[in-house]
Amino acid sequence: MIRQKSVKSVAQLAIDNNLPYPQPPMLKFRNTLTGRVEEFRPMNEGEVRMYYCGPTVWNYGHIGNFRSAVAADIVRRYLKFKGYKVTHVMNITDVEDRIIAESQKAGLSIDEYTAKYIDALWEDFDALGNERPEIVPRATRHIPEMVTLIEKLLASGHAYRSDDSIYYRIASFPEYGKLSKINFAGNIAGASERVDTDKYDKEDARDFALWKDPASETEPAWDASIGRGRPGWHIECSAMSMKYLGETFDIHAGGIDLVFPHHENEIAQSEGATGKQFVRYWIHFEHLKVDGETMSKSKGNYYTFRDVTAKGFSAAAVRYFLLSVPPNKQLNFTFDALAGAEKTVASLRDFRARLSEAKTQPGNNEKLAEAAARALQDFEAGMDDDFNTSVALAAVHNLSREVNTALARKQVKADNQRELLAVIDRIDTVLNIFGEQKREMLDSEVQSLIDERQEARRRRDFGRADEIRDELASRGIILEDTKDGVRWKRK
RNA sequence: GGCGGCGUAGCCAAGUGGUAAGGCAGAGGUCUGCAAAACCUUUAUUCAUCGGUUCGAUUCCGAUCGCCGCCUCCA
Repeated sequence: MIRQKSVKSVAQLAIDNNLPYPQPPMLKFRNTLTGRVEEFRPMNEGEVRMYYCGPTVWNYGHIGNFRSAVAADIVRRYLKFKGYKVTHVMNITDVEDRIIAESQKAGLSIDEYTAKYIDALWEDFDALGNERPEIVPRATRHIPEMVTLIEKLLASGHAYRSDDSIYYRIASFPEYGKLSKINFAGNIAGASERVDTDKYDKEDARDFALWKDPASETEPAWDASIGRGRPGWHIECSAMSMKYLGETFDIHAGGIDLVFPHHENEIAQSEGATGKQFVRYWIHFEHLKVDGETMSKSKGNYYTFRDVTAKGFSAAAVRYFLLSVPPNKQLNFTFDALAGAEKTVASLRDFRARLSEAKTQPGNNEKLAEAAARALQDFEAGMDDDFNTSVALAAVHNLSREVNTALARKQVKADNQRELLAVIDRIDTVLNIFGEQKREMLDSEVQSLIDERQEARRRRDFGRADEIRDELASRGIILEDTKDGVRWKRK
């Protein structure tokens, strides 16, 4: 009990001090729009509509992309944990400058070019244990919705034509900048040299493209009432999010780099067109660094998810590592830390397996019943506090230690076993790190070797016993001798 | 140049105005035929540096150094 310094949950404090139990524990998180940590109250009771700015499928996703994707998955899973019905929309940007350039270079249509990376995206998504969002709209399949939105903006004076392209008139939207809180007066001086203001014929350098005139005959373009062209990046998210979630919805999430200009522009477009608040809560995920530095190809520290698993790390370890720090904190990726995550995940899974396999006697050990309840409370208190996954994981580790001790002392009763597994599985609906709980059968040859080894041990023929243990180890089967007999597991 | 975030043990890190969660690695131990696993003990008088406020600061303020992000359709 010396280690009993775990962070007490609000609920536990209430119980300890005989205060009314706070009903129910309320989820709070930082809303970029207000800059404050706020209690989350969805528009419709019991229901959350959220949008996450998904990937641009011009290449394989890197570990930074997937940190965001895992963070979004944690958010959606935790909302479900809290009892909300979640409608989660994640767009796929499949038309954009790089895609056009790369597909033309390869002599492929946009669809042909992006198909490979969309398939890869889902493979990586599944490997990382992310749930698939309810709706995954593709930009190229929503051109008419974008055109309609642009028509509205043109009609209301929020957009204008110039050189066959259409731009958003930022001067028409006085609230522009309310999300990013950018001070336009102050930053022009130093940054202006980086902006090529002469490149386009815009009323204001800040105005951005809604609809682009194709540069050449061969460039992919769509015929529309507003002219032949292709959509700007920002308009797709406004059009698709409002189509599936309504003109005002609860949560919009994405990487922190999207705050400006992407999300700022989405607000301008959407609120300009509807006159209503677009999004009530904005959540932004911080970036991943590698070895303390920006991840970039030129620094040689750029890794796709596939690069990492190709080095022998499991997807589960990557997921654990990516979610081990609250999503609004920068996280430093190192292979040492990933190796640590690998071991941590293995030991947590082993813990659950041992608990599940334990042969228990009927009854209920009160201390363990309390430990189970406390773990769940601490987990929830951590997650409620701006998705503090570090605190939530500490609750899991504390439980693991306590229960491991009890298992070794045979203090886990049948009721405890059932309840503890239920708690772990409930927590894992959010974390999804414990993995599949299937127990495979050993083939008969391996089983007979294990039997032979037990017989050898009884004869105290340890030479033969160790020989068999080494042989099985070379086949990837690890043996553990316990008081209840031999336990085996995959390497 | 403007704006924002961060610097906590070998590594990844949480956190708070009252004396440092958790994981990995390391050391010692229990258990074991030996292992493995698990558990126990141990590992930051200290939270980049220097000042200030305070009874008290890692936590607030200021300065300095370093890192990261945005200000260019990059998660």
